[in-house]
Amino acid sequence: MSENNIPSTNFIHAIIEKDLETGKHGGKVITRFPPEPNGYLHIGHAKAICLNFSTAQKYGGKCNLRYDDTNPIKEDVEYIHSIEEDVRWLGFAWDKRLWASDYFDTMYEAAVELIKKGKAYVCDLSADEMRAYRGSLTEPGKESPYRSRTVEENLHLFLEMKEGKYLEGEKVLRGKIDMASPNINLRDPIIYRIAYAEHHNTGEKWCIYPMYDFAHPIEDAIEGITHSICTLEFEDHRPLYDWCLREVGWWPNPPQQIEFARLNLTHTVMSKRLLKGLVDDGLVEGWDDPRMPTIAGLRRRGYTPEAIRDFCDRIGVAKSNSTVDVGLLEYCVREDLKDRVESRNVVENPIKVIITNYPEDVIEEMEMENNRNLPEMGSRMVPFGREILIDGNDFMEVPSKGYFRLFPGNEVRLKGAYFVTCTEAIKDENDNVTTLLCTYDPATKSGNGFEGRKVKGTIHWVEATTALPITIRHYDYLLTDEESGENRINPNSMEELIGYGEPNLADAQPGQRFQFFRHGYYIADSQLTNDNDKVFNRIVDLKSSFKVTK
RNA sequence: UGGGGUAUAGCCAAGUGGUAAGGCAGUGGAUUCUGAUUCCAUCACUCGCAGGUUCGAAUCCUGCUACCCUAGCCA
Repeated sequence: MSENNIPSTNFIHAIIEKDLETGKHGGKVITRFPPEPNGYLHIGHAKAICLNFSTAQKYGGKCNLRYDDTNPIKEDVEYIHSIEEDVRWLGFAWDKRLWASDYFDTMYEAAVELIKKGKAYVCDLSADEMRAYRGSLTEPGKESPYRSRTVEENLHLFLEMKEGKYLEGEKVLRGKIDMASPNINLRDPIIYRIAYAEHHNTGEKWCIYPMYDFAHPIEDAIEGITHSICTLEFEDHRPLYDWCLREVGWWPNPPQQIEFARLNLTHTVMSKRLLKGLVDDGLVEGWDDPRMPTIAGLRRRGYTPEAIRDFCDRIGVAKSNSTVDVGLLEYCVREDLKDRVESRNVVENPIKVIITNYPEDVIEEMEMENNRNLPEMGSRMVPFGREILIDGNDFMEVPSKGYFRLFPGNEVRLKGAYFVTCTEAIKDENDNVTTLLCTYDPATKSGNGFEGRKVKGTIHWVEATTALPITIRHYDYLLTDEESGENRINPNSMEELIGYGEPNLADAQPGQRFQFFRHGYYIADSQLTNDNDKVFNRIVDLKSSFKVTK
């Protein structure tokens, strides 16, 4: 499971290993990933997915994919396609699609069981009244006047609720626990509410739906989940989770809820509400916009599932709230991509270079290695001629200290070609450098073993007459500030610029990744690329760029 | 103001009474036809704070502090 040498272990593994030793769950490990189908998955979900699926794998168990569809008003099957695509893309598989709603019958029977045991009652308080009766953080609640209804009356009323005899909000079923509990979740929590809504799975069969706190432990128990892993905010709900299973009493080996800290990343937001806002307000192209921290966005951005799994492995699992530096995510994708993509020459902000002593009307084919570190990836031929384009960043008219690329009088290697020396910089009326005049040394042709002299800089280039114009999209972070918030959305989070690439880039397939020489890693956009317009999305920069002052 | 959690380097994170793992970031250096990669070195006398117990404490005890969650008929 681990893609690196880091021993991937955490406090949850420790709990499981102890349970395995004591035989608590009969040596079984069954986990689950239970999304509510109400939005796209993001990198935070990836942490939960990796945790649940790989923990199950690690101990020879299994992980269920189950939709927590207990609230028909909020959910939409529209999302299940993207959820499953994303989980599958991350590299995980599940037996079959499970729905919490498939257990509605059992849940109903479990509620009846509670009523029979005197542990649940039908309450007629309105939502406002109930809030008032609940008390506050510091004050105990008051018992509902309906709390003392008889079992027979509750059974009858609950049946009528189910039969649709009451309006939404008119009645609810509540657990009878303790209105004075310091844990507000235990102050007679609502277990079933009335909702006249069409459910995607059960249609109009039900007009009462179980609440999460009641439904979830039962879903887990029915599936034989051994370890129910969820996020920290459910810590206070655990006593209720345990109460439900204990009081219903049908499962001798109830699952154990374990909480961990959800993922936060610098420079972005994980809140579904905020992400949806970006989509709805048109600030991004959609849920799969490459700037989005969604799985779909990261995929389109060019991230690999391997990189994301590696990331989830490296960040660890603990209980302290933390914000992981997005630099670690970037490291993971660089680490994965460096050994699997080919390099291509691409220049941005091009400057034309005329090699004055190179013959006109001659195009040479230069052999370029596809991956400097992996000779087995072979090489390709790239045209070279008298006029070439170099990257705007590779020339400085007045070099700063430590700059060793091109400047007047300096000699550099053109990657895969010759040494050239800049003899003159030609400027336009605005004092901008437009063309460089250089001379080349035929003796220095790449690959001929020239050792006469060394040069400190190597720059890339594309031959001017055959250069392929391309569109390069550079992405910045979603947030300019590390503290997340609505007003910090970076308005300049995408920069689109014209670049020129070597001609064979015309064959780039959508989704194909490259390292653009010196620029970082890019992917041919699967949605925007067509024969006439190649668009490449920046996945991530090279680790460090040149620092002007050293 | 009740209850529940969490505090170990710039960011994550191991560690459960025997003298602070690892990763990212950073720094210095070597190699380099990518200022990438690779390699080597370096990076917490101290674990939120203050006391205490102990031969010995990040780990145990006491008292503080900070931050997070919690008063949906959401999940």
